[in-house]
Amino acid sequence: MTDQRIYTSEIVESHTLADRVCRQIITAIVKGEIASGTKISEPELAKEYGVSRGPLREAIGKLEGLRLIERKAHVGARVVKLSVKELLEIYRVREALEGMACRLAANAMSSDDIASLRQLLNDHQSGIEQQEGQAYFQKEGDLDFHYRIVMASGNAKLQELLAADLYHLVRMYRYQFSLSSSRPTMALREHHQILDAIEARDEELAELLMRRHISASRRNIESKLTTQDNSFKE
Amino acid sequence: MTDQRIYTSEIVESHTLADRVCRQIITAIVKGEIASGTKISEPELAKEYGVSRGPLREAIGKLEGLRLIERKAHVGARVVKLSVKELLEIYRVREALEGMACRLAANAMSSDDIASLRQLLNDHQSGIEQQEGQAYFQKEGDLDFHYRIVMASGNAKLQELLAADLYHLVRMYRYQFSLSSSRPTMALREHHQILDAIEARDEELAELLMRRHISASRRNIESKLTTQDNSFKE
DNA sequence: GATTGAGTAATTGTCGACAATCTTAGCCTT
DNA sequence: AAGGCTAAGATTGTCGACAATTACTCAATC
Repeated sequence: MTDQRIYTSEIVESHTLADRVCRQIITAIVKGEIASGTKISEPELAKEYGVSRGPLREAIGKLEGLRLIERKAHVGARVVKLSVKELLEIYRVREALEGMACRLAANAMSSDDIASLRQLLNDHQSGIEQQEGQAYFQKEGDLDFHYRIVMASGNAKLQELLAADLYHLVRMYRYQFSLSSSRPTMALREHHQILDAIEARDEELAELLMRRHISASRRNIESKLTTQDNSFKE
Repeated sequence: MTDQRIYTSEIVESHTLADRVCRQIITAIVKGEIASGTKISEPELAKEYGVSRGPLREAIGKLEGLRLIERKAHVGARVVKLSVKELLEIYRVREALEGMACRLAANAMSSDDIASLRQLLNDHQSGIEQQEGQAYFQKEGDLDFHYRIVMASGNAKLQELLAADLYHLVRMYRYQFSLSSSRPTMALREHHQILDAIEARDEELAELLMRRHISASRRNIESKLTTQDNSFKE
C-alpha cells in the first residue's frame, strides 16, 4: 500500500506546494501508479509527498474539478473508475468540440502554422515507417496533432475544456487500457486530409473530416473493448 | 466594501461548510453582488460568511475550477472579468456541445420525455402571450429547455461540462449584461422545431437546428453588444 | 446462527497561529 | 525631481491540533 511511487521528473516550477502536489498526483493517476478506483487516504498521501494535509486537500479539490477524483463528504476521495462507457462519452464530446475547433482553425491558422503542422505530420510519417517511433505516435503523437488544432482555434474556452480538462482523462485511458490507435497509417492519412481542408480554408469540410476521424476512433474502440475485455465494462 | 450581501434563500443541504460557502459565492458572483473583476480578500469573505479561511480557500479553489475566479500565487484571487469576446467563445462551445446533445437526445428521449418537454414549451408560450411571464422566459426559461435537452442526451460528460460548468457563466452574463433573448417568439418557434426533429428521431436535423438556434443567438448578441456598449469589449 | 446495537477507532472537516511572499510607503541617491 | 532601494504592513500559503462524522468491532439478544 505504501509503496514508493516513481516520481517522474516533473520539477516544474510551481510556487506553491498545493500546485506541485496537484501535478504529481495527476501524473501518478494518469500513469496508473495510483490505481483507478483506489481510495485516497489524506494522511498517507500527505506523508508520502511530504506536505501537510492543507495543501493536499486543496490539490484533491482541484483534481475533483478535473474529474480525476470523486469525493463524498465525510467519507473520502477515490480515483475515478474507468469504464468503457465513460470513454465513449468522452469521444462524443471530443467529436463535438474538436470538430468546432477544426472549423475555427480553418479560419484562424496562418500559412506558417499550417506549414509547421504539416512538418509535424511528416515527422510522424517517418516515425511510423521506421517502426521505431510507432510507440511515440501511439502514445502522445496523435494527441499532439489534435492539441495543435485546438490551440490554433484561438478559442480560449475550447482550449480550456479540451486541453486542461479532457486530455488528462484521454491520456489516462490510453495508458491504462494500452490504447493505441491501432490504425496509425489510416489515422495519419486522415490527419493529412484534415490539414488539407484547413489549408483550403474549407471550414465546413475541416469540421466534417475531424468529426469523422474521431468518430472512427470511437467505433474502433467500441468494437475492440466491448467484446474482448469486460473487466471495465460499465 | 463590506456591505451586506443578499443571501438568497439557498438553504440547500450541504453537509460541509466549504460546499455551502461555494454555492453562496457562486450565486453572489452570478447575480453580480460581488462585482466582476473584484479582488477577493480571504479574511474579509471568511468573516462575512462566518467560516474560517480553510473552507473558504477550498471553496475558492472550486470556483477557480469553474472558471468563475482567477487566482495567482501569493497575490490573490479575483472574480473573472466579463468580456464580449469570452461570451462569444462560450456560444461557440455551446453550439458544438448542445448540437451533439441534441443529436443524442433524438435517440435517447422517450415519448413521455418528449411530451413533457412539449408541455414546458407550451407553458412558455402562454407566458409570453400574457407578457407577464416574459421576464421568466428571458431569465431562466430559455435555459430550462436547453438544460432538459442536455440532460436527455444521457451523456454524463456532456451534462457535466454544460450544466455544471458553462451554465454558471451563461447565467452570469445574462444577469450582468441584462441579456434577454430579445426574440422570444422566434426562439420559442425554434425550440418547437427542434423538438419536432427529435420527435421524428431525425438526429441529423435535430443537431443542425440546435446549432442554428444557438448560432443565431450568438450573432444576435454580437451585433448588439459590439456596437452599443464598449465598456466590456475585450 | 444471524442481526441489531453500542462503543471504539479511524478518517475527514474545521480552526487558529505561524511562516513566506508580495505590496506599498518612505527615504536616499543620482 | 525621478528612480531605485529598504523596511514595514498586509495578504497568502502552510502547518499542527481539535471537533465532527463515519466505519468497524464485538457483544448481546432474538
